[in-house]
Amino acid sequence: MAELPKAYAPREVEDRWYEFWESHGLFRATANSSKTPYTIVIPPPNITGVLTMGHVLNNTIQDILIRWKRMQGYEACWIPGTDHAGIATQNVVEKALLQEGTNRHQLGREEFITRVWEWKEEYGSTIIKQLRKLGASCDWERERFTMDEGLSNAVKEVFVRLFDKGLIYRGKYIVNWCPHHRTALSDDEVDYTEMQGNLWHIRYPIEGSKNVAVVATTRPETMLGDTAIAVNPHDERYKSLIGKTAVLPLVGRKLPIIADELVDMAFGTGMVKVTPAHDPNDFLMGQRHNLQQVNIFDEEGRLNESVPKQYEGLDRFECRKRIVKDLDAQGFLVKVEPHQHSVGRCYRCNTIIEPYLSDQWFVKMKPLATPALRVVHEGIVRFHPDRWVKVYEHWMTNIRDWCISRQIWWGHRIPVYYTTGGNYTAARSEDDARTKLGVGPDMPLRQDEDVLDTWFSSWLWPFSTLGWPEDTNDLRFFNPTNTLVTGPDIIFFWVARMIMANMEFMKGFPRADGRPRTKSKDLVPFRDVYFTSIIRDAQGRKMSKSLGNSPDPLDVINEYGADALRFTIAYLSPLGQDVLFSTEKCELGRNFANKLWNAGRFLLMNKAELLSKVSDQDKRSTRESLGQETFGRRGLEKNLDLENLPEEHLDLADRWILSRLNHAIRAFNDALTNFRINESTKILYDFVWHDFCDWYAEFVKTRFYGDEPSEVKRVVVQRALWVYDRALRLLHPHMPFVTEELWQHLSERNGASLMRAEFPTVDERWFDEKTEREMAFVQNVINAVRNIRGENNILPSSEVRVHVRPAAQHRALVFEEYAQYLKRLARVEQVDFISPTWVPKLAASAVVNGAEIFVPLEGIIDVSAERRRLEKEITRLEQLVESIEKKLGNPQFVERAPKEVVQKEREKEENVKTSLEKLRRNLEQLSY
RNA sequence: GGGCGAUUAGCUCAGUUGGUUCAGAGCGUACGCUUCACACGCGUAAGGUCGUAGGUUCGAAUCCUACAUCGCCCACCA
Repeated sequence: MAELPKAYAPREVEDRWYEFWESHGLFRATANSSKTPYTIVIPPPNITGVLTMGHVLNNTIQDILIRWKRMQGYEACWIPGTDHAGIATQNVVEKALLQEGTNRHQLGREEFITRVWEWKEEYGSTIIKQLRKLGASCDWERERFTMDEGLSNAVKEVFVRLFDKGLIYRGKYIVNWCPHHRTALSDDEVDYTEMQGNLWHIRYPIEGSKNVAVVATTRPETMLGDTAIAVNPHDERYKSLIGKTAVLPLVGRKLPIIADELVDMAFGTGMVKVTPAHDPNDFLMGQRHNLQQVNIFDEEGRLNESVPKQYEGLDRFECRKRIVKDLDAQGFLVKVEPHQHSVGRCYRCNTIIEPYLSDQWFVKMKPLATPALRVVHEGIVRFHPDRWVKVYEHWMTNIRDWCISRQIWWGHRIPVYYTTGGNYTAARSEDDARTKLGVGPDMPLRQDEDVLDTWFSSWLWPFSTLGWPEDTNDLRFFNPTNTLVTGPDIIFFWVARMIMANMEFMKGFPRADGRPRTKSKDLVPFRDVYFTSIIRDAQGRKMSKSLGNSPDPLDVINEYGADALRFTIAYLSPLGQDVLFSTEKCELGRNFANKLWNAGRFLLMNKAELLSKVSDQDKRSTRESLGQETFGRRGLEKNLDLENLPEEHLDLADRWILSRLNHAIRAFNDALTNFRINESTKILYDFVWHDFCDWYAEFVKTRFYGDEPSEVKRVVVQRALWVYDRALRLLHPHMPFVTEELWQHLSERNGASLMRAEFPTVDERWFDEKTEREMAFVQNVINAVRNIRGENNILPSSEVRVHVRPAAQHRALVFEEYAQYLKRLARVEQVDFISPTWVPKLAASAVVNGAEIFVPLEGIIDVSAERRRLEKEITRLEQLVESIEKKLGNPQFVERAPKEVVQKEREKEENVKTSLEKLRRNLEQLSY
């Protein structure tokens, strides 16, 4: 066995093990195994994406869960894949085309699509490769893409089914229009930003009246599309005007003055211009009052032919200036007020969106939402943290129809076919469409030009990736999946819609046992949804490209190691809170990996030393004290097997670490079961660092370097290795690389991997309260001596003597048993017992659980430092006594608090008082 | 306008049902250590009236109410 380097070097380890795992098929999951399935579908990253810290967090959590369950014996399946990301991808490729001096219109649709596919082949798997660096144990043979053949079929199938059911319809609606992309956007794809704008007050003459109507608007150019003026029906100021006719300045169109509840009397003048083609509210009023809809823009936001000649062809913002100027010149402009309002922008290109009237496809959401609302309400799908349930319920009960058509080229083309006569239907193929439309092969059919919203393929992800609409074993076995890990920002885009889709389309589909699915728990796409934190920088700002505050995870991995990054990010992310991340924080994970590494190195050195001794003895051909069955190196190797915990020669430290280990296992499983990821990391950190390294390893040293027989030493090392082996297993989901590397060094594994080793289970036998109490006492004694040493500036290299006076309840034996520990851990050369009355002079002292400890200071230090230390401790205890006496002096407390609490308080009082007396006496002695 | 979250040591945060010598950890700081795994380390220490004001209770960092500050989500914004 090669000797381990002094510090853990992740770069030399990580890729090697990842290749090992992958080439040995350890990520693979199979349907219909005898195991219980545990499935996670990855939130498919965009093919345009590169790995961000957000992905790191998200995928680390998924990997922790999947590795944990895999080791626990589940058929753990993590399905990876990517999303075609319609608008985003089209953007990227169009930019590339611009560089080449061409554009998509010159190329034509077919050629453009070819170019996007080429781009996808070259760059589309960047993020997938990066996930491997992180250690993600996805089943790569299952990798899917939202536009691959199978998923495209699923999309078509879903569209046709919804269409045939009457849940997909086509209609003229006001949509959010991006003039740059020339496409409609769903409400969720619009970002609102506060902007300083103006409120222009415009005067509209009224026919047959000297009165005028003054309206206020933030978008004066839209007046060209006005077809009415509206006031609130309860507005006394304007009641007389209702039914009259106003004249539209600059255009001359006659506008009826109507009354509608939508008008807010308090805003502006209380009179509103109505532009049904260019404002969502006006559109509604237009429908109620049968108003004309005048569309004044073209697809790029320029004024079209329906406006007066002088404005035609102008850009919308250019036109705004002209209109304001002209109104002013002709005396129609009353005033201009600065006005702060929020403006919708395209989430991709930041262009100000224009409410625009156009033909679009919609999904009726209400029927789909009802069951999906119920399963979350009833807890069949659970959210973590559960406060998102409220947000979900609010959105789902007020759900609006989903605009699914996009006027771009990259995406799933809408499977609707039109005859020349204007009949149409949705169909799986053109032939299918002819049948449904009842037309022969002579009739030319035209397919709809639009493509579907990207989310129309991703909402099918939990079942389309498993083969739907085909009836596959995979689909029967792995759906419903178990846990979804995603950001709360896509709860509506994605999470809600997946619940709706899975429930709708998996209805009646066979379960693993072949029976049709009817119950909610078989129909939901997943049972638990974990909403991850948002990663921010150290100043609390969102990570973003433009701020340049987002570290490249690959750089971080290169510098600190993947395990360090994984552990740190998991450590920092409490459920439901934001994470403030900075690269330097990875020192936490790196240091911890190194600590773990060195603990292993230490044990392996002990093991090697044992082995070398055996070799010596071999030469002498003796069986000396190595145990009956151990002859030579091979025998010892075999005897150091880590499968079975050796239970002979157990001392306090052994019983203690086994108790701690089992507590850690239980707490760890508990934490992960409840999605308290950061708590799970703290449990591991504390167990490994503070229990195992700080204490147990030191206890092992006392026995290993002490004068125990070889046989005992062997057992001590073997047991320590066994405990360490369990720690590696516990840590593997969080830190797969370093644990695998170490685990392989512990013993000959013959091709086995820690990835598939059994996860530790709790063994109740080892829970041992008494041992933990006794060990706490030993630790306190050691701490007390260390404290005296530290406060009195005693050099670590110089050993001290210690006098001990056990309290009445202590067995003196306890001290004799643990004297060796005290000697090593507090650097004490000799421990001796003193009579009940003798108080050493010039000695530092402490009282631990009633036992008195004296460290003679003669010749070592001045007394004043020790006096200060004692006085401080005395003050602390005095305050404690005071608060206890106050409590016990309160008759209400004694009467009403539970008896145990009162009893404990009394005991505490007594103990503290005795300690105080002793300390005071010791202080007095010191003063002589 | 409606809803949600946060506020604990200089910084970043734990603290699960109210009660164990409960006010904790990591980082940072100070002091001392190259002690036979680890200086990416070891030991010791300093540092907080748990945002404010009330309330419930024998007892509140923890439960309730109001307020303040910061942040997020939804709706509206002519």
